[in-house]
Amino acid sequence: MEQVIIKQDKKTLILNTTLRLLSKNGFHGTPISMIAENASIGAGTIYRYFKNKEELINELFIEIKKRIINAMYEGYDETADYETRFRVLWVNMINYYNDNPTEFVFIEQHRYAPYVSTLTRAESNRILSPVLLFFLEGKKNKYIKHLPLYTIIGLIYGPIITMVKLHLDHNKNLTSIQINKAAEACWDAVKCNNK
Amino acid sequence: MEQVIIKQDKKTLILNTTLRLLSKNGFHGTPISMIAENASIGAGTIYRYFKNKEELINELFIEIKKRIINAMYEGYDETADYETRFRVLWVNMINYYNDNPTEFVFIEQHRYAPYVSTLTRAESNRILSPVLLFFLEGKKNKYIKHLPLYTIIGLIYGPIITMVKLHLDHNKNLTSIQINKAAEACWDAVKCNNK
DNA sequence: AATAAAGGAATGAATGTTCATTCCGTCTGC
DNA sequence: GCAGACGGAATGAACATTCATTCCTTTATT
Repeated sequence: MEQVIIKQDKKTLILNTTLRLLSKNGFHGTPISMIAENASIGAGTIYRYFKNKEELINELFIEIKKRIINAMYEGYDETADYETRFRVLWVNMINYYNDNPTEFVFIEQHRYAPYVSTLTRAESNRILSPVLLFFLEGKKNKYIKHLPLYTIIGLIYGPIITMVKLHLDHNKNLTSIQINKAAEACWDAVKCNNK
Repeated sequence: MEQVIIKQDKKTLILNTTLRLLSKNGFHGTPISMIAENASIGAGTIYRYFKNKEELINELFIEIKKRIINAMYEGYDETADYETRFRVLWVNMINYYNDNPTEFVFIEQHRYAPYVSTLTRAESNRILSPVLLFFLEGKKNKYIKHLPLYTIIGLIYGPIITMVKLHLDHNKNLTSIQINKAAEACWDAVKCNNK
């Protein structure tokens, strides 16, 4: 039993170290040896926990996707009206990215990377599905405009990505005032006018 | 004189081949040897035109940024009203990405890549500056909401990126109806209501 | 005009480096 | 004292880059 716990700890250590280094240096800028050194373990040890480098990344990818979705639903009240729920989700997500830049950079860097497997991408979509359902609900009930799903995602998710990227790149932090104003503008983009 | 022309042609050949391969395989998936083979030239030849692989990428990056900005201003009428000009720019840009997926993928893949130098990024900002001025003009004259510049860019540029990515990833093409509706929604996000 | 010499361009095999991964000797907890 | 965990040197593949050589175009010479 204790072994399992120790194992878990070491695995987590590897994952955390990998996340930190990958976000800074990218996939090919972080050799296994570097991960090992930074985690103060032997290079070979990593292969006790992960079949190879790709699998390590893929596992990390799924792990972080889960954390993001979790964070999004913090304080989410199913019974609230649509716009309120929208804003909770939107603000939670941008806050999470803003507060966890390593995870943001990692997810963005690897979303379309060739070594993120089809399997991982499928799993990642599965994790995302409650959010998609939320959009479909809004369309059906005419809370939001009648637009193709991808357009809606683009209008809502696109600004989050770009805003966080810009601020990261310029070493600035998003303030909650900025975030709330942006959430409002985003809502203006998708809200249904003829309701 | 003829030498110069031949030189240019070969350089262009290398750049085009590199773009095609990089978009498909990414930086580390396309060895110099592969570029050489696909361009039907010797590997060493590439080093006659570019100091090293990084410089090749950097030059390509700037070249493509220029093409994009050029495409944006196609049919742009300086005397038209603000919303009209906004829509021309927006639609031109998303159309360009939609029609030139290799260039889109390349730019997106490399925007934050570590081997894209600070210099390249500065140059790329310089190329972008007319667009920034356009936003400032809109803010000053209250055509668009009073929001921080990065928020505005996020609201306008973010959806373009995300929409194109989604459609590319699912092998679909954006229709002009979709594009125009999205442009409208985007305008709803940033337009000033109390004017 | 024909031929030769020069010089730049192109080549791709050779080199040296950088990794991912493996392997085996050592250590640890029971 | 042994079974599994660990470390890190060893291995070999992949790659960027170099450079001695060849090829081709231009220029000079007769």
